[in-house]
Amino acid sequence: MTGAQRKTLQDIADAAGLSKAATSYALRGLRGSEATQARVRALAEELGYSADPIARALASGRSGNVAIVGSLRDLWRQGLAVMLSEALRAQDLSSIIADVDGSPQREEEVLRSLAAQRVDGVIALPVDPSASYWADVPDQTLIVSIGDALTARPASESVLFDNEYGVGTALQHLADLGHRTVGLLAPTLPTTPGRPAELLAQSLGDSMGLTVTVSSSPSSVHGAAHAAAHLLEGKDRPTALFCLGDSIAFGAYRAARDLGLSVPGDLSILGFDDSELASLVNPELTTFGWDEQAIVDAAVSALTSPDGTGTASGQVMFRPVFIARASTARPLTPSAPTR
Amino acid sequence: MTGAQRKTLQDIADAAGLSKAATSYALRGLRGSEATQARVRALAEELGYSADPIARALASGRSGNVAIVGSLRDLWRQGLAVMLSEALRAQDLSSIIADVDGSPQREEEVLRSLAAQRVDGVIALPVDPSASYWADVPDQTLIVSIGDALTARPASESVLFDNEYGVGTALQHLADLGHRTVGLLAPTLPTTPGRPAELLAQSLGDSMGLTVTVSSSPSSVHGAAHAAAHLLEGKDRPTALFCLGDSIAFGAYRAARDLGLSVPGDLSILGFDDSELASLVNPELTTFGWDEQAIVDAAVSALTSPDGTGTASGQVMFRPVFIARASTARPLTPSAPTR
DNA sequence: ACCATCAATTGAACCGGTTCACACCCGCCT
DNA sequence: AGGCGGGTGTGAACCGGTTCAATTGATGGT
Repeated sequence: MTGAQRKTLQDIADAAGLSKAATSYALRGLRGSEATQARVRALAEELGYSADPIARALASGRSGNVAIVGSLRDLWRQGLAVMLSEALRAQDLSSIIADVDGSPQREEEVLRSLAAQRVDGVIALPVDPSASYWADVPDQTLIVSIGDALTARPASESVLFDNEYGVGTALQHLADLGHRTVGLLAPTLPTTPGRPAELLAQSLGDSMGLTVTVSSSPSSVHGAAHAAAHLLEGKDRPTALFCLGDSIAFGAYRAARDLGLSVPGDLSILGFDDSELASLVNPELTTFGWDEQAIVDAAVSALTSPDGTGTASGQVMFRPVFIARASTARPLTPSAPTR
Repeated sequence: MTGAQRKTLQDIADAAGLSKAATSYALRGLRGSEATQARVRALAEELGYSADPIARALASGRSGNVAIVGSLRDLWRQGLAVMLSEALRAQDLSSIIADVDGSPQREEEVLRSLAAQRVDGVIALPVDPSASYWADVPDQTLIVSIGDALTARPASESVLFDNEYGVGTALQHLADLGHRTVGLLAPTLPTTPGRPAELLAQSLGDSMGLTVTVSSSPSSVHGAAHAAAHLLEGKDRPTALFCLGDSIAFGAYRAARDLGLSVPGDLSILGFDDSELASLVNPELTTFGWDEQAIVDAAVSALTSPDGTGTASGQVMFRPVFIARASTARPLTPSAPTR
């Protein structure tokens, strides 16, 4: 593609015998007669004109970048980030991806640096949704958070996960199978106060006659293997492990194998997120799936059509669907460890 | 962050008692006395000024976006994309991620649409490196390709994979173990003419007394399972499978399990890329690892410091390192299938 | 025939930087 | 003393759009 200067608005205006202003309006269909608009559009098409996004950004005050910020450690979120970025591209938006590696400090730092950058919006998978620094972004920057409905920042545009349903269903499933003590491995979120998901699990468990031991785990597979091993080596070894994330579940598989426990005979394992590998491990992982594309679309449309007709009140909730596979079963010995 | 208008260059100029021009030069250290520069910088710092990237972009002609284009289907490349985007962020660049889903048509289409967007550069993981459409991007847009050294576009800034070494080492490893017939599962690349990696594998195999059967596979785990099953069900079943990508290897595990073949007893499996899961599957996958961070850094620096002192001549080569784990072994029955 | 109304169109300012070409001052060389 | 050169600083143009306020012209009601 040599030479061939980029066409400017002025070129189109000249060709159409109109002023720059009229041309600009016509192209965007904001003013001018139908006939003029059509003519100008045709002309632009013919001359291969497309507005310079930068100039447009400067004049209109919106940059066309959105930041994807938050905890992007595990494979699931990584995939989500890529999907988000692609969906944004479809809207002619570019993205700035910033993994904060599970640290609220880094999250704050990134958010602060985003004020200097000029982003139109932020899609957050927050490490600490309750932190005050979320208020630090400039007023006109829209924030869409994606995350657990239990911990979400209340008055914000958000895409929520119905984890209450997920946790309830999971525990019910395990209770139905005859488990009595289950371990819950949740990803490390250093500061979230109250840890509602865990509290919920415990109270739900109680009502089903389940003893739920909560433990936190890094979401890397190896870290999770450690955390799981730790949980399994303690006294009162749980007969089932509910892992809030497939990566953690894979770590649990590893720990079980290392300890000579068979899955699901000695230990039932329940995952979350239905990663591509879930149906490949042996035994196939019972887990919860999401419609990731729908989640991504919801987040992007919340960003682009703020509070519009599409979304009811700025909040959409997604419910995970239970996918029964082969990693859960009746415990062989309901009360005591096998060996 | 209410009110508090963004500071403009004019504000700093006023505060410093200088003209806009002088201030601009001073801030970037291009002109003016040391003293003035220091004074202006201090002032900017104090007033919390940072240049508006958009205005800068318009004036300077560089947008600060780079596109990450290519085949981003598998987990490894997805991870790479996220890492690239983060590395770009560190240079104050934003990214546009476009997966072309293995299709050269989409690749061409994306590239064409990038001409309208205004990107400073493209980081490509090309589906078809030999296609002519790579020449279609505007002259001043720098392209950095990441990919197989065998198929790379010659005269381009690129980050290469020494797959010749990888393939050689892999085949040697299998030959040493006593395998005679090995299957090679390569990701589907519809149009790459010649398919050099496969040809290379066959000629290398020949020289080691190996019969190498090449077959292509989608890089999704499930697609790979099918492709592998197909290969294993034919006559002259190979005793080893070399999978060009861990995802494909996982598919092969699945196929082996479905066919009742034990790994590595009945079938040795060799992966590529050392994904996080490689050491988690059972048996642990023997594979090749990369220094992903180094690759990412090389790509980004090739983009930001074009042909500069850092890179020799615009080409950097990375060599995969062999990671022996447990998925390869001597074949139980060197010549005939077990059952 | 006359004025109000409204749509189409326009010139100019503006967004916030970068960069060009020129003015200026001071010191140094011949 | 006159001239030249290098380092500082400046006004203005420019990047390529958007948007405001004002102008023009046609329509319509009385």
